[in-house]
Amino acid sequence: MTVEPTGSGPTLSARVAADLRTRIEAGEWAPGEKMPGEHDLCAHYEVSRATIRTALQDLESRGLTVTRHGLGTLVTANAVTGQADLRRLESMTETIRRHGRTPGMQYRSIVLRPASEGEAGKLAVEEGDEVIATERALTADDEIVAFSYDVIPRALFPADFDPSEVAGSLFALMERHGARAIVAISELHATHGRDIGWGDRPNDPSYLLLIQVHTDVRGVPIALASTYFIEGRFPFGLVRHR
Amino acid sequence: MTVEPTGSGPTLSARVAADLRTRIEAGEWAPGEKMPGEHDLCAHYEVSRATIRTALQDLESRGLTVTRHGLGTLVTANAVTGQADLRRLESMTETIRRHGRTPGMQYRSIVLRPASEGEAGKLAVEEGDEVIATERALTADDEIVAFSYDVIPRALFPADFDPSEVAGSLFALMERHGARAIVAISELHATHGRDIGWGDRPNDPSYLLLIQVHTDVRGVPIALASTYFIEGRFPFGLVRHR
DNA sequence: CCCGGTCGAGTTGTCTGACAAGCTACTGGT
DNA sequence: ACCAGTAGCTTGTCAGACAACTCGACCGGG
Repeated sequence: MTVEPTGSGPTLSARVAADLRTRIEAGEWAPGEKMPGEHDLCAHYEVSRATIRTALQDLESRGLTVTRHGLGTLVTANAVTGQADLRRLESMTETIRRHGRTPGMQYRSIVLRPASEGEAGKLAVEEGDEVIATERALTADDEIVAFSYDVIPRALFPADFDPSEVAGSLFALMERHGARAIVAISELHATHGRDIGWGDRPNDPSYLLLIQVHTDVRGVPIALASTYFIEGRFPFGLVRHR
Repeated sequence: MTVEPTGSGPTLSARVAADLRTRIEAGEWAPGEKMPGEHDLCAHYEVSRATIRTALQDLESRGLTVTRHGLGTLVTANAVTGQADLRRLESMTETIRRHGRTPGMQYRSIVLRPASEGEAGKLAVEEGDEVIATERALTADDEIVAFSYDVIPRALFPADFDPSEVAGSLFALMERHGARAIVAISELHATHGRDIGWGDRPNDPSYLLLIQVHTDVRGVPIALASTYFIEGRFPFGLVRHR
């Protein structure tokens, strides 16, 4: 069985890795079980060993497998399907959809205002420069799962840009204007209180607060996102490994 | 400049990756800057291109670099030194020490008791089988930063094992008895309340709760750890990337 | 002068074949 | 029954080659 016809998008090894991932998550090998050797995988996918090794390193970097010299590669975990993987940067809507629920988004406010001192520092703009600030609620199956406060430099958009056009995923919006988020330097906090968020939420809720500075491939900050996840409404999974 | 004389421990590519990591964290290349090409790195470290590529994939899997076909590999971030990296599994004492503080540990209780139903399920033992349960406080510079409730199957240790001998890192203890934790399937939660932990702590603190099932290389569960990190006393950093 | 396409140098992705090094299980001896 | 040695499998590393991709320089036409 070969992989998809060579659409020029993702690399060959990435496609092989994706296929192996789905096979692992489907339970084709139980945790602790040994996967076929690299030579067999070469024959199966009709690619060279270099490509297979690249794919296997991808799996290992996600904590799904462990490969040992002289032994082989063992599957370690396959039970994290659908959970939000904190290591991978993807839009929240995507994560929710992968979790089998229907994502939604409610914009509470979109304003154009000068950047505060803290924001200016993190976004590498001058204090007082204009930024677009949004307040949103993320929903899954119409239940609010998180509140998000995002700040984007106004300079990223053309002069005739109308903030009221903002809707849906900010990721997609920024990408349409040529700003693609590659990495996010993130901090994780726990907090609680009734003064966070709005609308439908528990009485005295706890929140998982994820503060992220999204940056360009050049290291240029393009967004500052503070997302409050309501405890219990959104599962955070993670495979940690050596 | 070559890497360390070939001590048979870590692989060659791992040692190259470690050296490159320290160079990145030292700021030898700024975020957005291009690293030397693979060919140059080969010459520098006197290894083959396959080894360099393996090392570079390690860097990319940690979110430190991005390598693009036809372009090169760009450094994306170097400012996360010292923070606890949620993706990597390492003992807490190690993390604290890397953070430049002095780790400590206060055992509050060590008991031998039958496993509860939930514990039995997660640890893959029979309900009622004996487990070793510990309550500990982790300190950094004599300040409590986390409370940890850990459960280990009694069967992992020899018959003459004395629970009162337990001290210091549980990682190290288990490793002495041939049980080496390779991965941890983890969940992340936020919680708060005065009924968590003991001793010195804020009045109404928030906690980052990390629930981990540590497993063997064979997928056999060897420990169940619930760690409550006191908000504000321990920085959690993370580089997320595509 | 400006704009667009072409070309080439430099880079990573993939291929091939080979050997070194590590682990496991079996074998044959004691 | 026990132990040492070994054969066979596995991954790690090496070498050299070509394909595919990106970016900037160059050049011709408007």
